[in-house]
Amino acid sequence: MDRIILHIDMDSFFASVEQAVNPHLKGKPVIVGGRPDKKRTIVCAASYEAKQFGIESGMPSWQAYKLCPGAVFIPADTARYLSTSEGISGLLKYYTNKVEEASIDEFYMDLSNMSLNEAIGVLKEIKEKIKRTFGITCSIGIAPNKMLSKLASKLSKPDGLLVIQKEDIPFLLENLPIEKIAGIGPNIKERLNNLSVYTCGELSKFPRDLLIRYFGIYGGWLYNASRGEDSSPVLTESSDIQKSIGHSITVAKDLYAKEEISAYLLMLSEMVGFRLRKGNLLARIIRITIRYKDLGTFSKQKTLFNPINSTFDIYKNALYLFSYIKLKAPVRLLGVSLTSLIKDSCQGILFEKEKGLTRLSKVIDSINERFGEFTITYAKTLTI
DNA sequence: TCTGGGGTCCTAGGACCC
DNA sequence: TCTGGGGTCCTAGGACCC
Repeated sequence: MDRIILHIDMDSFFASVEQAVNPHLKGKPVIVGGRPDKKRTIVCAASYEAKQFGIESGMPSWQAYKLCPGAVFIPADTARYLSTSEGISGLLKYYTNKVEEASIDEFYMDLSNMSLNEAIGVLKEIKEKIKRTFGITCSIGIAPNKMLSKLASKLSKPDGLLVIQKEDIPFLLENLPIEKIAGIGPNIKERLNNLSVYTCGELSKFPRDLLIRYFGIYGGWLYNASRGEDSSPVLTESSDIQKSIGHSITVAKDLYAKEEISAYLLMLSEMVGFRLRKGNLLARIIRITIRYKDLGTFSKQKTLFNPINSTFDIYKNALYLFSYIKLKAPVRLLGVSLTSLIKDSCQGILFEKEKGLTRLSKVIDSINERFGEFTITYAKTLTI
């Protein structure tokens, strides 16, 4: 039996939320993200009014300012977007428990237990409720699988609704540019273009084994995608442990001195450690990432004998990894990321000031100079 | 004055074990 | 005297998504 899958995608989510909360922003070009006077910041989200000036998310802020000097620049309010997202998720779960939170502003729903007409009725209701409750619009795609429902919501933006039925698929895909399919990025697009493949129709004429030879197991996925086939289920369980936690920072001014880099590594270690401890998690693999001025990026990682989550342990290992790196150029980005996460079997977490940190006082002082007051909430996990 | 930050997943080569 | 092959883990890098 054919499935009925919905993809619900908020329109310019961050910017729409800001416009809903601050009515004086309605109808104005709003840009959420870095201020144009701050170096190395980018546009996180642009309202539809801003998009008309050619502004897109990911664009450097100074460039957005050039395109539309009258735009209102607003710093991102992540907590507000998260709570709105949770509210929307709750609203969707009123209809079914088969709801997947694909990202902060995207959801899948499986309504296969309904008729198509019933499902269309539900999604009209959802659009209406989201508008009434949160003051924002969304686009909804409805199709026999996740891939096509996502394509449908994208094609219907903004504030749209598009139904793709089984019989529409061949006609729809025949002349569809391959990059419209989520999962085909700039790199794959270029490689396919080099094979004279520009549309899904052209891609579907490629033999499966040839695609696999060119693209590995990804080739199998491409083969199915070009035919509009996707059997992946709507994932409802959010009980899975997160795979990794990391923080990175692009510094406004390139770093040269090891002392400065150490200061940033401590700050990043604390940010990551705090989240690990909050989630009651321990990590087995630590990785640091460095990006040079010329954007060349590399990383160094280490698997630990004992899993860790304290700021001190994270910082110690980050420094250890860093000690193996011969800096070749000024550094513009630093990152600390922890993977291979496991649940901390010990429920009690003891927050304490660690003696070892007093030895780091010089580094902490330099952080405070740079970032203002910075508190280390060092936590040591109790082992039983 | 170029190009953020949070993630997930995949690959390829080498080490090591049996 | 020559040197297999499967399986798993580790590391580094890269593609893609929002």
